Amino acid sequence: MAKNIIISAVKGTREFYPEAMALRNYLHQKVRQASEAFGYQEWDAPYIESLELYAAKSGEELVKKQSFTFEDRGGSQVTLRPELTPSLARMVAKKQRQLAYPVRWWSFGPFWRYERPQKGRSREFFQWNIDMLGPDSPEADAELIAVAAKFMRGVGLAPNLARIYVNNRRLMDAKFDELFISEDMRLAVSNLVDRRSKMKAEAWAKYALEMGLSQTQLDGLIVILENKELWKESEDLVRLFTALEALGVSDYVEFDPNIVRGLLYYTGTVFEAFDLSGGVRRAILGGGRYNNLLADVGGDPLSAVGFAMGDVVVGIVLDENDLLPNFSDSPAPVMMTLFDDNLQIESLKLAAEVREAGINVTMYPKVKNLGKQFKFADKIGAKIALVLGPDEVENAQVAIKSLTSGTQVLVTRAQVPEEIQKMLASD
RNA sequence: GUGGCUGUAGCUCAGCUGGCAGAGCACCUGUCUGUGGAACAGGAUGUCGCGGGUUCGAGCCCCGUCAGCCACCCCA
Repeated sequence: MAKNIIISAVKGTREFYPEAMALRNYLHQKVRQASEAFGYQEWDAPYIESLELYAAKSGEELVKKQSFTFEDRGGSQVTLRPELTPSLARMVAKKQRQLAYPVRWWSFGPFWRYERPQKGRSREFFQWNIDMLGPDSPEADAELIAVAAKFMRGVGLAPNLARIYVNNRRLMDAKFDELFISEDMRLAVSNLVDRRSKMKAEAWAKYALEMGLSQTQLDGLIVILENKELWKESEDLVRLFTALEALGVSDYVEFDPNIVRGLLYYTGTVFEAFDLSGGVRRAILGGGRYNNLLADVGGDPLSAVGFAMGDVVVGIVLDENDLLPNFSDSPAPVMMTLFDDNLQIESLKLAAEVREAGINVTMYPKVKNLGKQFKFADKIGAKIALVLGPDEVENAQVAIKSLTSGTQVLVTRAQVPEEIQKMLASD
């Protein structure tokens, strides 16, 4: 028993026990596969940035209230990165004339936000970011959505389980203009739209009127938000859906005028993926087109489209849909038992031989009755146990026991690796 | 940052209007010293999140604090 006081982990941080670490690596691998399938290159930025970097465009909430900011020993205000896009903008701006366009980059790494932790949200999280810089076309937007769909398919999230909802900011702005919703009201109205799914219809309507919309404007807004055919009025969206069809992912994508996204910097296409089973109300991933960011950080104007996905929500969604592989198994499918002290050296040698053949082997550390050793092997998720006892030695054999079927075979030492492979394959 | 719920054995939790801290699972030992997942018998386990207060007496009541969860806010 731990009589000493365990100093607790910093609130909202993540402790990756092996199983959680395996999930993290699994996500990283699936993210890599989806990204590389479309030719994107992996990159990364500093984990600590100066606070100023985020002041330009990240939104006041994120910078002032949700960043881990502190003063370093030299007196500078630094922050643990809360998002990647500003770093991307800077790094691209610095080499803007040297890069080959389109730039296709992806990244998977840690981020920090000083928020109140709850389900699906921690203060430390891993995020997949993927962006294309250069082209400004619906087809480029479609490619990013196709990457997202590729990932979803890759982890087993079929279209009946999760969906990507798409909208276009310019379309919405045009519609807002038709309702005579003024420029300075747009952000508030966007927020209003964003909240619609979370509130009851009456409360939402009341809220809308309170913030200054007229009844006519509200009625018009509802008509817009209910109109699933509205995309046909946008040439960009028509081209987008045509491209998505060609890319073979249209079963994942739906138009939804309610998707607007909170971030300021989106200028065109916006999209968010949601779990349809509804266990988590949070978006699995979200992104869109942001054509002004580079100019905003001091580079030459450059179009961009991209999205981000946090590891926490997708982990929950995959878990709830029973889509996660078993991460608890030992990396070694084989455990070498230890029969008695006299056979210690010979057992080590046998284990080494099997490893030499390319099979991972873990070793039981001390002599104990075989029942206990099998029980341990089973518990760590090994599939096979090797037994080298006096009888086996006498006959120059090794007993190979399958822990899944319980069957056991006796083979010569030279045959051991081959027999193990056979047993693992039939499993 | 605002409001609410929770914190008891390794895990899940029970514990009445304050009166000796419990169950199930897991674990350990044995039946079974060359064969695990079953059964049976036995066994160990707690600063009752932490600090203070009220009381003869606090797991229970009060205050503070930390952590987790939920709804806001915001967003991955």
